Amino acid sequence: MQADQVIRALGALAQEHRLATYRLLVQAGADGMAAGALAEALGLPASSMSFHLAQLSHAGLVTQRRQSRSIIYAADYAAMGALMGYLTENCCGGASCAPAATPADERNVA
Amino acid sequence: MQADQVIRALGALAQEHRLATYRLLVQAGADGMAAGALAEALGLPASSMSFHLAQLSHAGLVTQRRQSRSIIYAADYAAMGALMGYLTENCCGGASCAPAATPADERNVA
DNA sequence: TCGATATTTCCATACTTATCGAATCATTGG
DNA sequence: CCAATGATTCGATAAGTATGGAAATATCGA
Repeated sequence: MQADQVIRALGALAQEHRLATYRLLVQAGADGMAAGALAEALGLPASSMSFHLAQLSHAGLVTQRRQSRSIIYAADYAAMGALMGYLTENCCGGASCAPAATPADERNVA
Repeated sequence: MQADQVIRALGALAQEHRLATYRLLVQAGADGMAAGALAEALGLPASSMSFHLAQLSHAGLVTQRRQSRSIIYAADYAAMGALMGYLTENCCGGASCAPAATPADERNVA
C-alpha cells in the first residue's frame, strides 16, 4: 500500500459520519447495506450520505453494487487489512503496537 | 478509546507531512527528534512544522519534552496501540483484517 | 409509458485546514 | 544583560471539506 492511498483511507475514516458508516458496514458484513438504509440509520439527508459514501469508495474502503433500485455498499476488508498492515509496518515501533484489547466498558461507545 | 479520539488520531495521520513526521519519530524511537530536526528532514518551514506537531500532539500520538532550547518529540506507542485496537475491534469483521505483511517490494515506498 | 422510489449530481454556503512570513516567547552562552 | 538560537503564536490567504435542498438520473411496478 502506497502512502498516498494510506492518507486517503485514513482521511476517509477521520470523520464522525464516515467512521460510523464504516462500522455499520462492518457489522452488516458481506450483505452490506443500501445507501438509503445507511442514511436513515445515521439520520443524514440522502445527499450528505451520498457524499460520504463517495469518499469511502474513493478511498477504496467500500465496494458498491446495484441491486434493483438500491445501491448496496459493503466494507472491503482487504483494504482495511492493507491499511492495518501499513500502520503495523511503518507506524509501530515493533514495540507495544500489538492491538491491545479494548477494556469491555469502553467498547462500542459511539 | 473513544470514537472522538479515534477521529482526531486518524485525522492527524491523514496528512502527507504528518504521516511522514510520525514515521520519522517511530524510526527515531524513544530518543525522539527535535522540532527543528524534523522540519529540516521534511523541508518544511518551522511554523508549518510546529502546526503539524501541534496536531499530532493534540491527537495524543506524540509526546514532547523540552531539552535545553530544543523541544523533543517522540512517538507515543501506547496511543498508536489503542488506535490499532479500536480499528481491530470496530472496523474489522474478525475477517481478514489480520495485518497481512506488506510484500517486500512495496515496503517503505514513501 | 407513467408515476413512484432510490440514489446521485449540482450548487451555494459555511466551516475547517494548510501554508508561511513576521512577531513573540523561552533558553542558553558570553 | 544581551545577542543568538530554537520553537511557538499570530495573521492573512488559499485550498479543501461538509452540509443539505433542488434538480437530474436510473430502475421498477402497474
